[in-house]
Formats: sequence, structure tokens, C-alpha cells
Amino acid sequence: MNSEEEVAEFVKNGHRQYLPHVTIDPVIFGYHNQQLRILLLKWKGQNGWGLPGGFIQRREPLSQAAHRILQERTGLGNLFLQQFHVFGDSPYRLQERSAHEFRENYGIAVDDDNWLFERTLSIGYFALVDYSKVSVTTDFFTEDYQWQDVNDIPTLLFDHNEAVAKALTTLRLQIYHQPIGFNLLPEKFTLPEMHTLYETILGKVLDQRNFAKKLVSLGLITKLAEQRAIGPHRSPYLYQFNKETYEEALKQGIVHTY
Amino acid sequence: MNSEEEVAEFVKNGHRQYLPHVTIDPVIFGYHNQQLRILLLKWKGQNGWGLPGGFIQRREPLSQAAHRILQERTGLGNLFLQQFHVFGDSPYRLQERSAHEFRENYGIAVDDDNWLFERTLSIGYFALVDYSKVSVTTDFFTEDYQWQDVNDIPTLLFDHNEAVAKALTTLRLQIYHQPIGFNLLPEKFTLPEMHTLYETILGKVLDQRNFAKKLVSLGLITKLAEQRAIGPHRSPYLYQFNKETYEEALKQGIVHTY
DNA sequence: ACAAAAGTGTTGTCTTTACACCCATGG
DNA sequence: CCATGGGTGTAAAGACAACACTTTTGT
Repeated sequence: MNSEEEVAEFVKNGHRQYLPHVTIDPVIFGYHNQQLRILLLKWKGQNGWGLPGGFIQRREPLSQAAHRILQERTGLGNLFLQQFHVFGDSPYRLQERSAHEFRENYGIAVDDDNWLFERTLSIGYFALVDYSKVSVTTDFFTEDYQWQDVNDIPTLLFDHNEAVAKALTTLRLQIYHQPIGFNLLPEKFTLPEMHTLYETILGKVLDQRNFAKKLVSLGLITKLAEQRAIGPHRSPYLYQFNKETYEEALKQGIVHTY
Repeated sequence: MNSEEEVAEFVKNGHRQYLPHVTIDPVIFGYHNQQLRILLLKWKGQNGWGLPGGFIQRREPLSQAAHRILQERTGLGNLFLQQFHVFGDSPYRLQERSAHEFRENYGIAVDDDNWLFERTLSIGYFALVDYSKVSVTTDFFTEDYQWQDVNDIPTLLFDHNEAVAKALTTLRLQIYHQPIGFNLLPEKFTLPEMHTLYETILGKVLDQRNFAKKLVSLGLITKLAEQRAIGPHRSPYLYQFNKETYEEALKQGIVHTY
């Protein structure tokens, strides 16, 4: 949705195509330079940053809508994507929004009772993506994007700080029970990369040897013959994660402490 | 909502009071006679059983709506209640509903484009209640209720079997990490009761001595001076659960295996 | 040769599991 | 006094935590 005509049509008739009162607002996690980051968009006119978001089409399955919204924004399909909470309690989620503000921000004519401004609940999804594969698309409503370290999130628009905080808590809890960290790395990775990733996510130091032992003993990773050159240092081996064991572990739940 | 006038008003103007497109459908777990049971309602006209449900008021916080719906149905406030999933994928959740059927079932005049029949997403909550304290209220749409063993759930209306299955999976997983079983028992309980409860929920045998040791070592229960008379057998001691430790454990997450 | 990062085993401690007999109660 | 269920401890096995030196690489 980029041209002003498309947007005007969306504003006027979007309620025929989309379900009002509900949005999907994904928290997209990526990992880069030893930082866990989330994708933020700069909303035009609002002069502030927030999460991506989108509506559900009238006849579209919910999870398909979530995937579509992520696909449109990151170019990626088939990624790790999971519902984590419905937000409908904060003051922002109780109000109608202001049509007046919208007119000012985007210069588009709109009635006060337009569907866009009714109260919406937000279905929070979080996604784990391979940072290096993402190419972000902006649209009419968003003029810029950035990947922001989760330890350094500014005040966001709407109730999005709450969503980010909850997504992060969920991720940290879940990573103790399911080996989902893999989704943040490329297909081939080194043990030290994985190790640092987990330390970054959990925000604490993990014993190098015990960490490796655990992953190997769980059968989650397979050592490859290849090594990676990393400058004037010993070359680490590359690993792949083991899809079958992973699927099993996802279902069963693991108890690990790393 | 009991009289036909109230219902007619709800059908006609409910969309002014309630958010369309979203319902809350709670799975209410109780424990009785060594069975884990859920509360099912018989929907009038539909000739089948389903979960309770309700709409969210336009300006009502989401979690408050969930509590209100449970309060209306069970008479209980302040119970353990937790979001677990939003359902919006199954064929039933993609369709509009049939106004024709509604007219036949309830004998109430309604237009085909009435708000009630648009596609709705269902926000699944599950509740853990003290069975002995519940008094169920039926209304115009529901003519009967029953507590049904979770191992013996019939085919339910709509997509409610899916919701029950997911609620049960969530409960079983969660009970490994948070000591939520307490919510299903009265304030004072015996160790054997707790033990059987956990065996029932998890569907497997748990070592009697190890189970007790674990609960005590976690500091979750406190032995009382009282005992309970249980017929021609040794009288078991009563226990209380320890609210502070419990709250802490809820937040932190526990790893226990029982 | 040096600096920087990777790789690799062992031991003590704690947690978990497996297991059986005596005790209390009411009829 | 008998039938039924409640209460209680110990030992072996397994999991976890703590810990440091050698190897590899590029410059």
C-alpha cells in the first residue's frame, strides 16, 4: 500500500476487506552484532517508532494473516512465528482513535466514524528471523525502519512497549523449554555463535563447555566437516541443527538449563 | 440475559454495546471425584454441547470481560484465569454464521446481515476453579449444563473441541512449570488429594513419597495441625498452600518433574 | 612469535528416581 | 481384629556446575 489512491481506498472501504476491531502486531526478533534486536517502523506523521502491524482479511485464516503481514514487511515466508498474547487492557486499547489526528498526519479525508478509528484489540505474534535474510519494505504509513537492540528500546507509540516487553519475556521463558534459538541464526553456524546468542537472549553468562555438551547430548546439532575462517584465530567448526530432533523437542518440551 | 425482550434487544443493538468479531470462550476446569472436568453448556436449539462464551463490552478491558463472563456463569470472582490462544483458523472461524438457523433455533426475528453472524475470532481463556464453590447459571441461549470428564468429551459445537484440546495441552505443560494445581482444590486439602489431582491432570502415576517431598522442599505447602476424617482409615493431615511461595513460583517459573 | 579465540574432560555436588514397611482409623 | 489408605527414609543413578590448559590461525 504505497500510493495515496490505494490508501484512500483502504481508509474508505477497508472494512469490507478486513475485519475491524482486531490487528496483528508482530514483534520481529533478529540477531546481529551480538545484539538481539527488534524491527521498529517510523510511522509517518506520528513522529515516533512502533511495531509493524496489519489487519486480517475477512476470510483469511488468522495464522495466514500473520504470515502474510510478515511476508509483506520482511520478504520472508516460512519463518518461526508464534502468538503470545492478546492486548486489550491498556488505556490505549480501550479508546477509539482520533480521526482528527489522522487527517493531520496523513492529509487524507476521513469521517470521524470511520472504521479505522474504532477500538482495536491487538493479537501479538513474535517472529524469529535470520537477520541477514530480511529486506524491509516500508509503505505509505511508514517512512523509515530500524533494528533496535532490545536493551535500548525507546518509548514506542500506542501500547507497543508493553507488547515488546511481553514478547521478550515469553521468548526468554520459552527458550528454556524449546530450542527455538536456531531460528535466529543462518543454517550453518558455529558453536561460539550459538553460545553468544543464548547469552545475549538470556542476559547471563553460560559456561562454554557445559553449553556445548548439552546441545550435543540433546542431539540438536550436527557437526559439519567445514570450518569458518575468522581472521587470526583458530577456525571454529560449522554446525547444522537437527530438524527431526528439533521438531520433537518443540512438541515434547525440553527441560534445559544450559 | 433471560427474557425474550432482553435477547431481542441484544440481537438488535448488541453491536452498540459489544465489540463484534471477537468472543471470549472460557474452558472452565474443575476437579471432582478424581476426575478433571470441564463445564459444558447445552445450547438451546443447537441440540449439542459447547463452551460458555460471551462478548467484550465496547469500553471494557479484555481481562475484565473474561472475568465478568466467568462471574456471570459460575458465580465466582477472583479465580485463576488465563489467556491461552486466539482461534481464527478453523473453517468455522472463517465463515459468517447463518441467520436462518438462528431464527429457527430461537424464534427471534433477525436480518441476514445482523452483527451476530459475522465472522468472529475466539479468544480462549482457561479457568481453574474450586468445583465445590461453583453454581452455574444458564440463560436464554442455554438450557442445561454438565461437568464432563476431560477424557470423555463428546463432539462439541463450533470449533470447541479444538479449544478444549489446546486448553488441556496448555494446562498440562504449564503445570510442570507453575504450581497452578492448587486452584482446583479447596483452601485446605490433604496430600493424597493433591497427589491424585496431579496424577489425574498429567495422566500418569507419580511416586507418592517423591511428590510430597518435592512440594515440601519447594515450600509450596504448609502442614496444618488438623486432620481429616476419611472413614475407617488413617486420617490424613490437612495442608494449606503457601501464597507467597506460590506467587514467586508463578513469576519465576519452576522446573519440576514431580 | 604473538595475540586472540576455539576446543576439550574431570570431579564434586545436587537432584532425581526407585523402592516397602509400619501406622492409624472405623466398623 | 481386619481392611484400607496414610505416612515416612535411604541408597543408587543421573544431571548439573565448576573449573584451565592446549590448539589453531593470520599477521
